Amino acid sequence: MELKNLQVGPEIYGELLQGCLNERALFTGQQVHARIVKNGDCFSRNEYMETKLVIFYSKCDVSEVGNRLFRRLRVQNAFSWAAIIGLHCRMGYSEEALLGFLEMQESGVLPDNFVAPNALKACGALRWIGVGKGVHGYVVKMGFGGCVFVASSLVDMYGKCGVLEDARKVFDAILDRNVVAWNTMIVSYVQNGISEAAIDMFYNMRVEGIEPTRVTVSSFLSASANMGALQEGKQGHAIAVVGGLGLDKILGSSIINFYSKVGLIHDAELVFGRIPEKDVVTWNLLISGHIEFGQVDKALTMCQLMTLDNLRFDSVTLASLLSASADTSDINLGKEGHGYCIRNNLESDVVVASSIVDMYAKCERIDYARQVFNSTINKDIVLWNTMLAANAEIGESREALKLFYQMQLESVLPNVISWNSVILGFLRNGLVNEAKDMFLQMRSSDIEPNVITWTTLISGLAHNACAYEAISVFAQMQEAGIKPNTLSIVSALSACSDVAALHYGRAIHGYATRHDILLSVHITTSLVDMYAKCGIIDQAKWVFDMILNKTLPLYNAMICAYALHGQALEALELFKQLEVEGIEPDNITLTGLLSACCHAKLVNEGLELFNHMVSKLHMKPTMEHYSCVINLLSRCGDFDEAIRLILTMACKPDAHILGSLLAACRDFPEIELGDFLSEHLLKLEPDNPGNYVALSNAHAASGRWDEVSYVRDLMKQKGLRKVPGCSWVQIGGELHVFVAGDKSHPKIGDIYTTLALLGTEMHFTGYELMFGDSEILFS
DNA sequence: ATAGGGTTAG
Repeated sequence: MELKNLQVGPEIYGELLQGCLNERALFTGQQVHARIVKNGDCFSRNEYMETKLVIFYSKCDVSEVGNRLFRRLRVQNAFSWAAIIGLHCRMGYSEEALLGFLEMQESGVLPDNFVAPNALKACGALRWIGVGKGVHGYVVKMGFGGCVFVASSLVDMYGKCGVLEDARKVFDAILDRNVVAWNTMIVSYVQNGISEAAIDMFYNMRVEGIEPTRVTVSSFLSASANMGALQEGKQGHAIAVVGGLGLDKILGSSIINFYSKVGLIHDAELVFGRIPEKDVVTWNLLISGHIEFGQVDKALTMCQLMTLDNLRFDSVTLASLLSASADTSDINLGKEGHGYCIRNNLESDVVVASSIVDMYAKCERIDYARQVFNSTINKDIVLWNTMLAANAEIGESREALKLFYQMQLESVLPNVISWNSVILGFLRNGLVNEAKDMFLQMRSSDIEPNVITWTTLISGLAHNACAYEAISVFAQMQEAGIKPNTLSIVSALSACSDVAALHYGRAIHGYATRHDILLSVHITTSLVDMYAKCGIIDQAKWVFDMILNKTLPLYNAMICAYALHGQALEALELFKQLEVEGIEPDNITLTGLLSACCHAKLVNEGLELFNHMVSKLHMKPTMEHYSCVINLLSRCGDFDEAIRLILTMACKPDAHILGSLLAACRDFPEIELGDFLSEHLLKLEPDNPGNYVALSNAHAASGRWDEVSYVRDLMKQKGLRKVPGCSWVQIGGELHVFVAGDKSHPKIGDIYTTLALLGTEMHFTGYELMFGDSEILFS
């Protein structure tokens, strides 16, 4: 064939250019461009060719050339405008894209349904909902509303701007919904955290017979991962396999993300191995999966393998590694990560900065945390909250409050986490009134307290001996329509235990049962504890028996319950059962058993147990264990043996142990030994109100009332006060209730009511203890 | 026109 005689016109070059464009063959296209110029003005200086060249360079993302050619155009038509606006969009210059869209209209070129999607994309990227609505109006006026491309872009724009209602309205109005339209709607729901709706959409789409694409499945998997929806996600994976959708890195990453979020790390690893081309995101997902699963070593190995694959760590890799260092308080790993960030300029990333601050704070180096915080230029809400939480955690409430005001001065509005941290800071510092005041301020602000706010308050009140307030706040939470979670129930129950508020405890038990709140191990353990401390050991046992798969904490709770009731034989029986089930006891088990023996004065059993645990089970006795055994020995009057045991201890005996001896001196009475111990006790812990109570109880028992008032004055001088509350113990067939505080006090009064409800007959033993405390004896 | 990963509160 004689090619050279053929007349080759400009339109052929246009076709060639189009071919290069389709293949994104920049180099070949440039050669075609050269030939066009060579062939002279007839070829190069016409609207068609010039436009084609702008489109070619724009599509190949050669901004500079594309823009220059565009500016030199004599006629800027809808096609070249579309190309240049699209280029701005892809380059991330959204403002320029929108400016171009406006300029296009001003110069009298009407935007068509090919430009509109780009303008909408720019609006979405900028979250400029106002301009987006303007474009929406224009599009409808021009009659492009029916175009599925334009409509999908509208859905996307509304989705990116967070206006899901409008996105859905546009979507519902599309007559011929193709898979992209469906995908866009699903993605909008996922990106706005409305996973249920996304999953719903996915099923509707399948009902309409639309075949899912990789985009569909990976979005569906994101939704499943966010919800922890095991069955749904597995189905998604299956659909991808059955549908023959190739496993590219994005779909693969979505699957890995899903499996690691639901804890199936092994499946995540399997999928990882089958992804042909992995990128840093793929690796990061598996690394964070291992970290989530507590396998930091495996994560570190993956990091090494990743570098062998010639991939570099990015800010996400480091954020994961740093959060692992924080969780394990591994400051060496954390410092290594921090160093890597400095060397690779990753510390300017706020997420990384937050991780570093959090890591140092959790490694108890708040000074380093502060330094990194101060040197971060663009502080976002999470970074402020990280620093705030670090101070709150250690009870630095002043500093937390300062940060709370400072962030507002720097125009970062506090969110619910900020408020919660300030409240926590006060509670950790024992400043109950300040915490309550902050909570009231919060309720009158436009930030709604959430379940964590309420839980923080309830648990903080309970920890600060404000049991009744804790219980009342628990009720208020329900009135506010917030469903209690495990921790709030556990805290409320522990408050009930503290003041033996049985009828509230029963109410909470009933509430949890009625509202079908999963009776978790934590809750059942707390219920056992609550019933025991309220004196209903049978009910405690009933709850205990109800649970089929008993865990160590549950056994411990029941053993401690028996200990409290002086039922040492039952406690020892449970210990046997524990051994039969092959559950290893821990320090709490031993403490419970020893204190049971102590209350029942079972000296031989107690000592035998202690020796068994230390020599056979190789447990290292704690101060509490020594305390129990010494208490047991002193109660039985074996002071010599008690002191011998104290001498074998590796560490110095604490105030508790001396207190036990002192209390025993009261009963026997050993006045000289008691005086000797008192002196030591006050030197050891001069600020512990418990010591003064023990001391004055001892004096009262030996009838030395002037000494009692001396101790009382000493306590007043030091500004120590006793916390209202109640504790009791059953000794032999008698129930001894120790009530701290005035019995006319409403809180204390309620304890009497509670005890009355138990149907127990009450009468006073006859003598008053210090500070108006009364010991009541029940039979 | 649509898709994947990381940080803060009990």
